[in-house]
Amino acid sequence: MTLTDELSLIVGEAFAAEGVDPSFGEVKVSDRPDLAQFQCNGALAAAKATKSNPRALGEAVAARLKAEPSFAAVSIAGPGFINLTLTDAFLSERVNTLRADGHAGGWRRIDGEKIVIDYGGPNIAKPLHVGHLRSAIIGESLKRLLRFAGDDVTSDIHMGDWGLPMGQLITEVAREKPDLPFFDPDYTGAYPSEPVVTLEDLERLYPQASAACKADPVRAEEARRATAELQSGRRGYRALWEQFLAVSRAAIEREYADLDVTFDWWKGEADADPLIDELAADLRRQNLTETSDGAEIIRVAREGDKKEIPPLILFKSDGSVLYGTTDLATILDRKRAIDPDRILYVVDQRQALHFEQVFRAADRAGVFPADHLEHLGFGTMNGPDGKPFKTRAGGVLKLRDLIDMVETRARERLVESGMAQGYGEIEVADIAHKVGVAALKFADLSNPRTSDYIFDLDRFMAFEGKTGPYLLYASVRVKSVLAKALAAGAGAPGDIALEAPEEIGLALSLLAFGDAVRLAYEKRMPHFLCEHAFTLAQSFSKFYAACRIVDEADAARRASRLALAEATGAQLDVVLGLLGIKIPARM
RNA sequence: GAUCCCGUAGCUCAGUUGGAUAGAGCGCCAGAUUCCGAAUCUGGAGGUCGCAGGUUCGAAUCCUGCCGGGAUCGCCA
Repeated sequence: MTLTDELSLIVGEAFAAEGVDPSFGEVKVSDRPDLAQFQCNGALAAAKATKSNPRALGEAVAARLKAEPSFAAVSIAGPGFINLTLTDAFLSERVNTLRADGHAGGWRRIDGEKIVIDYGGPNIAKPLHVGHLRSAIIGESLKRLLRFAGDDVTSDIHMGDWGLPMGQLITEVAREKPDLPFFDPDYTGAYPSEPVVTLEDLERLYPQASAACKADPVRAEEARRATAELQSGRRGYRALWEQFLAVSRAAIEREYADLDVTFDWWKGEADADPLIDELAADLRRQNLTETSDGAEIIRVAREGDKKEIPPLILFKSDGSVLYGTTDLATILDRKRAIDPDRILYVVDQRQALHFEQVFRAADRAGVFPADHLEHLGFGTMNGPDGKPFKTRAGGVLKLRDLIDMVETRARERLVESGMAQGYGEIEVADIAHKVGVAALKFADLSNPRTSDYIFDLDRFMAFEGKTGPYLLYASVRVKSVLAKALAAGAGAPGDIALEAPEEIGLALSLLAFGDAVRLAYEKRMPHFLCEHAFTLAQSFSKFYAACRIVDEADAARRASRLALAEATGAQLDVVLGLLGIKIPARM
């Protein structure tokens, strides 16, 4: 239960005692910190419902609340706002409890669910680029958040390792190296065990193939045929494809590791392939499929749909499948593997219609209830022109290059500020990496998931204000103070007894963590965590600027402040961890 | 054309079911360090919440229309 939950309960009882539904007692952090710490607007809503006087109801509720020892002040303002301020003793007690809590005061749900979260979605043979950034960053954060909140989460990268691009690659290799045994349909021997293509080959061949198919219908037809043959199990194609997979995966794994993004499952579209025939047979048995323009489809439109929802195409007219079919089969695969309560997809918002089709199809087929499948769409990262991000030359920026850019800038800043003086080269490189990635991740996550945002390198790399580096700095500084206290023999952190307004402000920030976690969890929106992390860091900076800690003369006060600092450091570590941001020991 | 999203301070953006004086960061102006890390802190200026109606005691938020921008709309993923 969060602090506001607890207050809502108390205020709710007061409402109930006045004969009003206790749900009107909902308390939130005050919009007017100059007037109070918390507020309840329920009297206005309740009065509206019962056609009574809000001010009178507020007064009656407030009179009851004044008997509560935890409130230092209860007052009514305006038409009936109930303003609440807690006693310092009550707040102190709550922060002491939070400090002892293993979850830093974070909210947890009572009964966790078993959840599969699908993000990443890299494609074989294509280097990761900026378009892969958001899914990786948001997905990783949500995975950590759900686990923190008590869910049993399995992450699946869901690689794009099937479909037309694979056919295009196969035909391209066939043109370059026609003598390889993979292309001989009569060949029955063993295929080369060493990869016949390198990563560089793949990254060159893929765009080459895709351009050729676009320009030449004959080549496109060739690739379509190869795709269909691969999917129907042609032995040589399958063996070559496996080589693509192995070569690509090693590179992909490295790049995600750079972003501290990891997966429990490295499955892909191809893993669902063996289930497709069975799934299709089952759909036919239920009379859910029909033939349309040579393709086999399942209709998913419903009465009352505001817009037209096209059917999901199970098999194209040439018999091959699209990603809708593999996505459907993947749901079945996951159901069989671990039977999750829910599946989450962290995929570009532009795929919304696709997922609507898949979810409805899954529901119709009895494979999975649609209301337990969630498409967590996100907006695009745009360039300064407001259009999806491109390099100056108009190309796609590789993720690797992006990370290099932020690292380089972080290193420059580190040198400029003189902070890295005396640090070894290895540590400087490590700090630059962590600071750069923190800047990148925080900038991305601090936007609401669903909205687009503009990537502007200058702003992005600014090290002042609401940024990842500011948070790292705050965390590092907290630890520096604690280390200094230890070295100076300042004694251990002890009982927290809040006095200064900055201490109370910091306490209120710490105690708001629970609400932030719950909100982020329920909405699947990490930016609420960013918001919290920033206000917490800010509250600490104010506290730090106003209150002496290590050299505070009064031992009890010193112990209290050390404890506050310690609790802040711990919570900051937890929040940044939930965002997938690593903190250097110093910077 | 249909459906959906967006339009809030000079810039980039928040704003949970309708509530008090619409917030933050950057930028700008003015300050703060004999003292624990100034990548910091304090104060200030800056807004017809795209436009016009409507509902309401009360609207950035809900409804209608319009203007402007974006996304999507069966055999790519």
